[in-house]
Order: sequence, then C-alpha cells, then structure tokens
Amino acid sequence: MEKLKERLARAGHKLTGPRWAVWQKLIAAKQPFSAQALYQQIKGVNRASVYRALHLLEELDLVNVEVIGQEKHYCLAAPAHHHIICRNCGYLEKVECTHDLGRFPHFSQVSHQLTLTGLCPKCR
Amino acid sequence: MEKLKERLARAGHKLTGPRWAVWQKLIAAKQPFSAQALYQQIKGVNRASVYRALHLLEELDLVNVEVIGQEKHYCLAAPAHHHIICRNCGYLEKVECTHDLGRFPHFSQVSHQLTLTGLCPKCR
DNA sequence: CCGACTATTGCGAATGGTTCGCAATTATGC
DNA sequence: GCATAATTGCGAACCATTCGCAATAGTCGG
Repeated sequence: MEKLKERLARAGHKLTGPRWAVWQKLIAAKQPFSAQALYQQIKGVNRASVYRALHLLEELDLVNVEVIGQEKHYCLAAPAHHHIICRNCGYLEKVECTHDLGRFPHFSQVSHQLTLTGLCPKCR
Repeated sequence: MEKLKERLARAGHKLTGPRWAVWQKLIAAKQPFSAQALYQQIKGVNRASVYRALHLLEELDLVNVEVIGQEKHYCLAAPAHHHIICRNCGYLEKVECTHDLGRFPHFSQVSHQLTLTGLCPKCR
C-alpha cells in the first residue's frame, strides 16, 4: 500500500478509494482483466474512474496492457512477463520475459508488450 | 497477386475487388495503418468490407496487427518485424524480429505480436 | 485540528471504431 | 454460360471508452 501511495505521490497524484480498489483487484487477479470486467467486479466505483485509474497505473508503469480480441486487458507489471493465449478457447499461460530492452540505444524509457497466440493442447 | 489468390483459395475464399484493394494499400504502406485510414484511402470499397478483408488477412497470417493508441493498425506480416514507437510524437521505426517461437512446444501454430514504445531522440 | 487549494470523482451523455443482418452482387467450378 | 456459395454494400446498432462539469475528498501549511 505504501508502495503505491509513494509511487503516486512522486508523480503528484493522490491515493484515492477508486485507485486503491482497482489496484487490489489487479493484485488478486490471476490473469489479465478488461476494464469492463474490473468495473463490474468493483462496487461503488464509477466506470469512468476505473478507466482513469487504469490509465494512470499504466502511465506509471505499474500495470501492463494486453490486447485480447477487441479489448485491452490489464495486469500487474511486475514481475515482467507475457502471455500465450489460445486463439480458440482463450486458455492462457504466463510466459517469462526474456527481452533485452537495451537494444534500442536511441530510444529512452523503452517498454514493451508481447502477446503470443496459438492453439493450446486441447484445441490443437 | 497469384500468391494472394492461391492463399485465399487454399482457405476456401475468393480473390475479390475489395480484398485486392486492401492488399495493395498494405503493400504500398511504409508503416502500419488503421482500418479507418485504409478505408479513407480506398475509394469504392465499403467500410465493412475493409474490416472484413483485414480480419481475413489477419486470420491467414498475411498481415500483422499492432495496437497503437486505441486503434488497431495493420501491416504486411512478411518480412517478420516489429515496431518501436515514440510515446510522445508517434515516430516509428522498424525492428527486426528475433523471436524463437519454437519455445512453446505445447501450443501449435504460434504467432506473436510485439510492440515497443519509448521516447525517440527528439522527444527524450 | 482547520481551512484552502487541487486533484479526483460521479454522472450521463456523446463519441467513434467496429460489427450486424440481409438483399443484391460476384467469383468460381462444372 | 449456369448454378451455387461466398462476398459486398448499406445503414443501423453496438459497446467500449471518453468528455465536461459540478460536487467531493486528499493533502499541506498554519
């Protein structure tokens, strides 16, 4: 909790109820969730606030974004990882990250998003 | 042209005007374009048909999808490559692909999408 | 602890990219 | 050519996301 509060304060933001609620949901999540899904799971927080919280967390590199189907999905950024998703049934596994972002010397503050898709054992 | 026609036929699809038009635009494109942008550049083809063509080409692994901002952008799948995009000004560079998709033996037909973002030399 | 100053929220409507349903059209194999 | 199935065009519908603004809530100095 202090970690989040400090990180927000450092960037000139406050730790508020909606932000905390979103953060908690993401910590509990075992897989990426869409903004919609998060909104439905969090009672008492407005839809727009969920989106705003997610955008902020993304900006601070606290969450990762992954596009699954037409929707953006969100999950904690740490530990660095990606997902491999079954195109047929949506089954999803974590994949450890092995990228070397130092390869791009002329860009600074490089971050990345990798999504793998395929057919899982059941659907192959 | 034959290449595209054969590929479509193999999957039980026809080579039609709209599909050809979209394909040509993508070949000419030096960078990924959104469906909207492609639609605006292609006269005489309905919006829905552009979307349908893109979905089909994506399904056949002939084009790659990249999410930039809120929109999906499309570009030719070959040669395999990715992009690094400036978060501030949108400047974009190609990055050669160095992924080994054989790492996932339990999934079949694995494909992937990597997007790098950072601050370009001008914006850093 | 109090007030003031900002950041933030909630709300409901608007936005805008994408998809749908269906009749009319077109490519393909025989 | 013809039959047949795939595909298109159209315009409305969808639905995730964003906007504008008044009301609210953190935070910081005193």
